[in-house]
Amino acid sequence: MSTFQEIKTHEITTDVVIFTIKNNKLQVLLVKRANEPFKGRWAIPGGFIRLSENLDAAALRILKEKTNVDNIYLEQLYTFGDPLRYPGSRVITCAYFALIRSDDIKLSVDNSQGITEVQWHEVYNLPTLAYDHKEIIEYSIKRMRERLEFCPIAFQLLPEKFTLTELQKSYELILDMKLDKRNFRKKVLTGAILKELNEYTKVGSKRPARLYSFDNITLNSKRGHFFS
Amino acid sequence: MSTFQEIKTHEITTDVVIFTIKNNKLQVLLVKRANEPFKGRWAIPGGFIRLSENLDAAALRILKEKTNVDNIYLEQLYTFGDPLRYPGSRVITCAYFALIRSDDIKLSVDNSQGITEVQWHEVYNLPTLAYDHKEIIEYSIKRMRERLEFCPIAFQLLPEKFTLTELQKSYELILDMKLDKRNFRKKVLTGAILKELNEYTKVGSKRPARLYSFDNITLNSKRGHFFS
DNA sequence: GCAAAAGTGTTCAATGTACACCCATGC
DNA sequence: GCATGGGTGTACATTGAACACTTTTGC
Repeated sequence: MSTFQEIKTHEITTDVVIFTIKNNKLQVLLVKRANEPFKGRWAIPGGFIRLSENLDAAALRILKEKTNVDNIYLEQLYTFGDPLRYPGSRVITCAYFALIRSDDIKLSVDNSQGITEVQWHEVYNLPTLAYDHKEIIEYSIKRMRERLEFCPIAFQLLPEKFTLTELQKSYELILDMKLDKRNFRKKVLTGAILKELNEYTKVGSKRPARLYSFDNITLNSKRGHFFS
Repeated sequence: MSTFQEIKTHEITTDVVIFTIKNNKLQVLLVKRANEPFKGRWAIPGGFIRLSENLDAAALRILKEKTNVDNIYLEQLYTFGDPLRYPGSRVITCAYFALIRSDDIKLSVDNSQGITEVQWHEVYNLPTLAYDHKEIIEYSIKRMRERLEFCPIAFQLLPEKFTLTELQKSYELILDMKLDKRNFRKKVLTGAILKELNEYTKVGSKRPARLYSFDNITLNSKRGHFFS
């Protein structure tokens, strides 16, 4: 083991900032650390990259371990490698961010090395975080906002069928600002990525709203443009 | 050493795609490998990240070793980590790209482990490259073009004082397309990043052109906007 | 005086922004 | 019938794109 200590240079991990919309808030998944350093602090879920998996696969695995979700939007964010970011050793982390739908997710703490809790936290009201994870989350919010200007990733936060008001709300939560209803609808409808359904919300106590879904065919043909 | 082989998981390097404009072409710096794998092939300059340096510093060091230049535009590009990208071991690379001025650069081969040559190559006419370096260069061209739409990074390729025609030419080389002279000038001049000098080119055999420089004060105040 | 590059404005189309009222439903 | 959120269109400003001629210099 001392041989290892002497020879090793770095460790490399992946941390995944997982966003969802829940209770009408933009939330991020955090895990509570069981051990030092930062025992008891909340952190972004992460883990070591296995020899046989590429970086995307490692991020997906971590996502799946915590949420049991796949088929989501996942994007490499940035690699953080300050020598002092990780007390006691040199750990470089390749950070990802993911957007998932909040319906039918059960968080799992099992199988988790050194984690006592897994929980959603409001993005705009975070606890003190371990390591440089605050910086990583801030950077991922910034990136998510940039993406939103050009591509419809907010869909990834919504259930399969959604109203335009719900879609607008998700944009507003991410951008943290109010948008104009008519301009918003004009923009997303001219984008030709929405499929208008002949279904309506089965009412609360007001006028039913038309449901839309994500047009996968159009989306895939535009993927090079939107997601590359 | 066998202990090392058994325990180690990954190695992490930085590769730096260094662009310049030289002979009226967009060029990229490549090194020729002396050893297997890919002996004799051209590759992007790179190297292992030292324990005490952060990622930007490692990229800067590699840049300086090859070109003896600092004070340049340098941006983290993407981290490439396919398990098969590096024959025989698992090497993850955090790629950067840099833009440098081509004047007063002498390339250095000395101090170079495993390198027999260092040379500029035309971006649009590259030799076969080692590893996944072709992919990395393509990705960096794409990123550089994206940046160019919003911020004036092409300055970084030019000498301190330059004409608008030279600036336009650098945009055209990066974007690989012709631009309209009047529209181009309108755009860069309204940007308020150029300082108009009372100096002119000391003529070849035509009308002298006004020189401009990069307005560092304005630039720094806009850095958050342009470069963050 | 002519070749060669520098310099200069206007028109049009498209896009983004501001803004207010009627509609369908549940109670 | 009224409260609640759903749905709709127009006018204006800003931005990007197309486009051609005059000016200054060296020879």
